[in-house]
Amino acid sequence: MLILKAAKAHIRAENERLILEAGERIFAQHGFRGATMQMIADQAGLPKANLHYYFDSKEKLYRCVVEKIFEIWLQAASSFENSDEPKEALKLYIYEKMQISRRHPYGSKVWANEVMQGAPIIQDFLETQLRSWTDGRIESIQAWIAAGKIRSVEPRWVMYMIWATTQHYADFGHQIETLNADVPLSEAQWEAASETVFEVIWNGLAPK
Amino acid sequence: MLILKAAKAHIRAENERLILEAGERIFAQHGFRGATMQMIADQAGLPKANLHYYFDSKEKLYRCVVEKIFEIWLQAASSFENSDEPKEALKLYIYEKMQISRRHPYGSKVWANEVMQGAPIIQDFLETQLRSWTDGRIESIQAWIAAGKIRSVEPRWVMYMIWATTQHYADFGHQIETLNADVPLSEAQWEAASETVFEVIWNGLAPK
DNA sequence: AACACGGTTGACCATCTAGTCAAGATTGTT
DNA sequence: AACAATCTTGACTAGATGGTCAACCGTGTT
Repeated sequence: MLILKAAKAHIRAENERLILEAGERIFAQHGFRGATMQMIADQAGLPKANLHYYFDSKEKLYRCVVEKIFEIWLQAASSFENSDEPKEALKLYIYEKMQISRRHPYGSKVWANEVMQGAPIIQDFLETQLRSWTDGRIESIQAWIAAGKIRSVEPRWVMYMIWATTQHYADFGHQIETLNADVPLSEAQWEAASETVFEVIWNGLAPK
Repeated sequence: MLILKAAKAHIRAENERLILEAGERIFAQHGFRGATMQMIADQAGLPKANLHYYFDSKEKLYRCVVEKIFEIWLQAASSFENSDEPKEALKLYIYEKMQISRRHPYGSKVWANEVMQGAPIIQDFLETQLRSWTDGRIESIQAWIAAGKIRSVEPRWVMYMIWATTQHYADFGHQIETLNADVPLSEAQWEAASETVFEVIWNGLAPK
């Protein structure tokens, strides 16, 4: 009976969650080809064959992981819209992105890996969703310039600065930790780093 | 006779160069485990067995590639010392790093890959050379702050901003190109991007 | 011309890995 | 209790890959 499928849906949901979480971690640490289904299985605490029961192939699992990450980013992107004032909008967005780097470092790394390899799996995302989202943001920034609320700068380079600086704290987290005497950044350091990133960018953009 | 070794030294030098160059490219595009010796051999135009003649193992080849990249970066780092005035020093350093992102995108990606995976091969570099170099730079910045030449900011976060923004143009070059209508940045765009990165950071740091 | 040494290479091997499969265990329903 | 749909899992396979090796080639020296 088909009712049974629904009855056991929670088992499926829970196991898919476990596998996706493990996949995010392992793909981040080893890259697509460096990751093995066995590593992901061990991380998830399930036998390898079970992974193939829920996800047809390694590639499909990977794609699911990447899509999940992209969702989180798009969501954060809305911070950008929450204010008309550039200072407030930028502050919200930068803090939100720093928070994501802190809370989802693995996701950020998977994305970085994928893009560095030429986006073999999610090129379509870049060309559709990311492109249209970026175009929208660029318009916002243009409007701020036109209104004299920030200096005249090419919006693209500013977007890239924000992405780069915030994601750096996830992607290069290991390097940052090493340079921090092998200790992870404290709560206060995260706060200070976020503040500095925002302050420098804002002062850099504010009209004289 | 040992004289023969010298006589054929140019063959060795040339082939090692070919292999290192091919390795940089392939490791950048596929990560350490994703890259295969066969791919590198094809890229270098040599049979695979030849690679093992010049480099004992895949790991040793990889290490050589990473060390070569680190050398280039350390060299660029000297720009930082070429002036006592922060505006000039920062401008030189940022432009130099942008230039490296443009000229050596593969090297930058290999480094990013390595660090993202927790620096399994070059952790010692991070703990020795990178740490001491960074400490030196932090002192320079502290001195600028003490002299009232820039605002009071935690030097670390500023260093990371510079690294992040400049390396982004190499590591995320594919994304940038996609968002640039699938066309590589032009000469003028590289210049504009470098200028914007410098201007925003400098205005962000300059005393009010 | 003969030699010696470094360089070149195809064939080979042990190991690893994505994916398969069929038998068995669970679970909710009747 | 009997059942059917779903989930679980150890054992297996085909193919890929890092590394080896022994025979061979080229070149400068005597």
